[in-house]
Amino acid sequence: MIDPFAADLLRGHTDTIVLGVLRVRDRYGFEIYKQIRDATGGDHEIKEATLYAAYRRLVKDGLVEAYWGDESQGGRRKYYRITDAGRAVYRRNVDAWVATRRTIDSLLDLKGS
Amino acid sequence: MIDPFAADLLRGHTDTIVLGVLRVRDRYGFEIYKQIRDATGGDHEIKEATLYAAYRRLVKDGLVEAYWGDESQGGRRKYYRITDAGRAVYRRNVDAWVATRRTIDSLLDLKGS
DNA sequence: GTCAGGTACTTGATCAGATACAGTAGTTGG
DNA sequence: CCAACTACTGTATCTGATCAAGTACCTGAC
Repeated sequence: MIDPFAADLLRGHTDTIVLGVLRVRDRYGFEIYKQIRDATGGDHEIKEATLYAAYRRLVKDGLVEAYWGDESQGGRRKYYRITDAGRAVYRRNVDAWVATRRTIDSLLDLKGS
Repeated sequence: MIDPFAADLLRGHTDTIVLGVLRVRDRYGFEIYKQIRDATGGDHEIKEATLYAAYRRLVKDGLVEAYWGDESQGGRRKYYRITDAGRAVYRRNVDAWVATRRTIDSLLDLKGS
């Protein structure tokens, strides 16, 4: 962790990040968790509980569909599939992120004006 | 407002943004509010209540000092001055923001891996 | 063969930042 | 005079993130 503020800095982006992962292909919950953890080199872990809450929210909103894998042996895995609505929201949120990034950049650079 | 997610997208950056404004010179509360509102062209307003809560937090943490202006006439204005501790935290938070920006960029670009 | 540690999912309680809402008070412009 | 704006404050509420704990299964080391 770079610093303890990381949680709130990522706040609001969780759903979009999950949609971004699912955009490529279906994945099960823990797999998404590991991928995010590994992709950031441990700098910005998103906690399991946070992600599972996000999955529920995304399913409830119809942005993602859930189904149980058919692992005949081994532990159960719940897979998630992004919907068309989810893809639309993803694109919208990426645009919002780009705008937010620009806004914060400019606010942190405020000269006396 | 670009979209209703903006609030959570800025979340966690409020304190840093305020410190960034005060880094240049002392300002009173409402002035900071107006400057942020205007600087973003209305895209990302930070609500008054949010900012005044941030001022209290910053003062409590010793990152900012408050003092009443001496407007002999006209409404009262409470000014804020950044402390050395505040400047240090500001630099630290800007670094954190740069790291977070990179993290989110990479997470939103995750290819199947 | 058992025990630690990893995989995998879930739930309930709690925290903190952001906001809604309401209020106080002085100022300015038509 | 009165609406709109400046300027600050307090309280209650919402929500996403986290903590803490638990269930259950599997694998590898000893």
